[in-house]
Amino acid sequence: MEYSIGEFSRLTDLGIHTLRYYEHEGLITPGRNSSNRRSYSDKDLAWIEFIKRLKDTGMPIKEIQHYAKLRAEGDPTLRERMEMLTAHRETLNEQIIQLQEHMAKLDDKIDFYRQEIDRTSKNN
Amino acid sequence: MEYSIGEFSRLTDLGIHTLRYYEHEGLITPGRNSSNRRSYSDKDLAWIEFIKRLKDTGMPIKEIQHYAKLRAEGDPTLRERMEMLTAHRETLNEQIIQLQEHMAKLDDKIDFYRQEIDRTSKNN
DNA sequence: TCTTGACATAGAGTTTACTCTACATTGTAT
DNA sequence: ATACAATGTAGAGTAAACTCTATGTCAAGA
Repeated sequence: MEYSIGEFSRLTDLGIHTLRYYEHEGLITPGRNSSNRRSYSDKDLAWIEFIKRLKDTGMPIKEIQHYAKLRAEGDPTLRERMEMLTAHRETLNEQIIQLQEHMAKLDDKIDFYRQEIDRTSKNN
Repeated sequence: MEYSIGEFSRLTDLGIHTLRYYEHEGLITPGRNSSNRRSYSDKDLAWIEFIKRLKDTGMPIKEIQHYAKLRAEGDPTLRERMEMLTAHRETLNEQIIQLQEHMAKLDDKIDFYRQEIDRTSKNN
């Protein structure tokens, strides 16, 4: 299937402006129809979902841009792309551990609040 | 102990400019000495570490600002502060789950790359 | 006394990632 | 034939969170 930018925007939950911005930054390169309108494919859809994943895990646009460039170069860059992803996997793992630590501390704080509230309600 | 802004900057790993910005935004209110220089206490240190935790878990400055305001109002706001933290705990938990999902997908992708690299190296 | 170096304020500038505006074209329904 | 909604480009504007610049003050060592 092929989609117009409006359809693709709904499918991906990304604004039309954002899609054009991503194209401008070289993240995605949809085809064009005879009237110069963008034509997005299902492959573009899978790719944009992957981009969203990279973004959601904190990869900056610049780096996704680099990955996209390698991707466009095809098979010869397979290894380099895998290395990028394994490196990113590592930072992601650290992110998760860090957040778990933060959550533990937050829980401590919440417990402390519970006790304080209890104490101040008794103390009347 | 009391610290100058320079010392406090080193202790917290936050730039001097950032500390002044945080003060400007009402996140922290250090004392002043006789020459109008900022004087940070150990309590300020604990507080800034907590601010960093909130930031690292994605809480925007505006919301930390609100929390700081309640904190300055003391005991009567204990409950409201606890509610903010429990709500934040929930979003943090969702964040972690989401990142774990992303990591699983990333691992799938990396496995796929491994196979592709293997395939293309055989195919000569 | 003179010179630093750390600190003070106010406000301008930067970075990232969008998001919007202005204006021109084009495909489709009336 | 005409209106209108979707799309096109180029470039300006926005929001968040810093980060830096200009200019001034002040305590302490040479």
